[in-house]
Amino acid sequence: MNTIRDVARLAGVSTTTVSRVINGVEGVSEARRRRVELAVADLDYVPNAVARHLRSKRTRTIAVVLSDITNPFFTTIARGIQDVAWPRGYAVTFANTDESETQERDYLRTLVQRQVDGVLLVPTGNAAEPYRLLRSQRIPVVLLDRHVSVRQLDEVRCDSEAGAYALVRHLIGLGHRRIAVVTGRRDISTSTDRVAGYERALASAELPLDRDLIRYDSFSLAGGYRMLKSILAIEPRPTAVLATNNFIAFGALRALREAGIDVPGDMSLVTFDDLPEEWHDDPFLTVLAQPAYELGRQAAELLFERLETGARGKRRVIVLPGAVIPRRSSAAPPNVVSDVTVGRRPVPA
Amino acid sequence: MNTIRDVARLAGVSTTTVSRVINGVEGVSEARRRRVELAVADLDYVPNAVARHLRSKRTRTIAVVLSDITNPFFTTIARGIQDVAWPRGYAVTFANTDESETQERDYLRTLVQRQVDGVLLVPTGNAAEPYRLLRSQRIPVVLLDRHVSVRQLDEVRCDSEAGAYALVRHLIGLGHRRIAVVTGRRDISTSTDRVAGYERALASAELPLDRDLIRYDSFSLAGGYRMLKSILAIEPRPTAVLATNNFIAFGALRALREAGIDVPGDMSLVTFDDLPEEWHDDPFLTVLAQPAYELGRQAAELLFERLETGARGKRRVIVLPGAVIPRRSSAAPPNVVSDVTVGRRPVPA
DNA sequence: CTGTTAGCGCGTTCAG
DNA sequence: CTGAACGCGCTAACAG
Repeated sequence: MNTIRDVARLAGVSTTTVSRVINGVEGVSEARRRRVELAVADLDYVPNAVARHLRSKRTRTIAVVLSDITNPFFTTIARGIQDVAWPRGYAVTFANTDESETQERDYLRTLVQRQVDGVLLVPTGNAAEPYRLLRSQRIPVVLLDRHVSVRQLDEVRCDSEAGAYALVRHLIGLGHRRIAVVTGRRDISTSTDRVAGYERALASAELPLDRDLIRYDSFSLAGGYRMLKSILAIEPRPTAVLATNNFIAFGALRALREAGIDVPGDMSLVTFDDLPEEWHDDPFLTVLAQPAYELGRQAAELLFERLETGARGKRRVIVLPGAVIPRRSSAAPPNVVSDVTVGRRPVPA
Repeated sequence: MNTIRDVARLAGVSTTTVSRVINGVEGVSEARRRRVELAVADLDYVPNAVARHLRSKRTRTIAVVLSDITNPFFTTIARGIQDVAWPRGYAVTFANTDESETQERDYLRTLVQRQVDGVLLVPTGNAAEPYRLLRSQRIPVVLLDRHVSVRQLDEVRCDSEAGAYALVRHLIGLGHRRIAVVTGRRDISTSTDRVAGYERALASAELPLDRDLIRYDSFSLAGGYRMLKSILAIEPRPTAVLATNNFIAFGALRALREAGIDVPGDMSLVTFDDLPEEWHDDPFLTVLAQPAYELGRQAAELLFERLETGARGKRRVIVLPGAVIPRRSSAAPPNVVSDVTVGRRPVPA
């Protein structure tokens, strides 16, 4: 509750001198410095950062706006960001959009009011409008994980197209020729990029493209479940499925189990996003592991670079590679399937 | 970049009137209100929250200090907190202590400087000192998950003692008589409380207490691994192990796998903390599931109650029950083990 | 090396 | 119903 004035009074100096001592500014005599330090200790003085921020026009706070902190992929990103920010004296504020553009806009507005120095954003949609405000306020933004139609912002993400390509090539290598893909909303870049990689992989093996095998829904457990249910009704049934994130994969797995489909006996399943090694003993899913921590770390580094150089410099896009980790959920297709549909295989009990 | 003054000028009114309009205060003529709103829109005016906070002495920001946001237990708590805070107009800042008391102290200090309105804290140690500062600044604190020797702060946590008791009773019910417990640091309440529950369960079944079967290390993968390694050297070997958190459990599992010990064939393993259902298809571990989201939610609610009533009212302690979820990692003990040691069982290849 | 002066942007008296 | 004046706590200019 004591202010800089109380300290000044007790130490018998001006507030300016106290300020200098506190901020380690050169040019204060040793004697006075000592007296100030004593007074600070005596009064249990704590500088008021809010007042400081008002003067300095910087809050030393960055904001992270993402879909859902509960998703380990984002959690790991969050950790990477914090590990960069705190040592530099920056606090980190988080907000969950749950993929709602309205939420996203509201949060961004609040964050502008709060004068955050920068924003790390996993964009929810593809619209340009949300960034207008940030731009007009000169608040640097780094897009994380996804990109948007606006091509002026810094981006840090994993190579979705190449990742999907690699996963599908993996399936093709195992002998699959009929592969489905289940993904999130159409207006999210990770959906479209991954579908693009999927299509390129099929083309590279001269496999036909069946639009019916491409399903868009949402990056959620429920979405994965719904899509798989409907995929199972397709004839001839695909022998493998590519899920484009971990939520979708687990929803898919649930649908498969309920339908009595054996993975990988009857159907292979591969997906984006690995769980941190701490969370699975004996992992099952073949995945494309994204370097989540590194994504967060580098996005934060990039943001701080902007903050320190006054946001100058041309746009930067950092794309990190993922890695296919083959595991038990993918195997050769059941040999019942041939080029010509013979009929539906009986579903095992 | 426009201030309230710019708006006032453009609207031809005083800053006071603008302030009133912005804050929805009664008593402004319809005409002027309209003019102000127009000016606000015209100038893209965004109120500066920092200046507001300086005046109002409230930042509408709460801080969460926890061990590691990467642990799904804490992630879920974090989500519960955010879901309460944001709708009330509060921003949430997170900091990871990694169980370091130094880190904890540093963070708390920063947070005080930043004038956060309240703190939700998963305490790292048992010392009273860290809270002195918060107390002297009249910043309300709610302890989360753990308690400390200071018995004046609000607490929200799961019933560790009862949880451990229930898990051990579960093992005893399966026929186990020699049960080990592997836990974290001795000065963290969740360690001691859970060991207490373990001891009570043994006593309730009139089983002997063997101090050698109680191991303290750290709530980490490495800790679990180390403890299990050393547990395996004990003779006669226990037939079941209680891990007191998820990190420890996975470390333990790893050690068991490396040693070629089958779970639950050779040894049963039960633990605190379940993974969110999204993260495991076909879960394996018998767990005591803690209501993590609810812990976060209620802790936040309690904190806001304090904030709104000016932190008055006597201390409150909320203890939520956990639930045993029996799964495949626990089963009857191998019948080779008897009261008298016959010799070590051969380790399966 | 040191202190005085003047705001940062806002909300809150208190007159009118 | 309206506005002038003041100050939240701090630091950047500017003198001395």
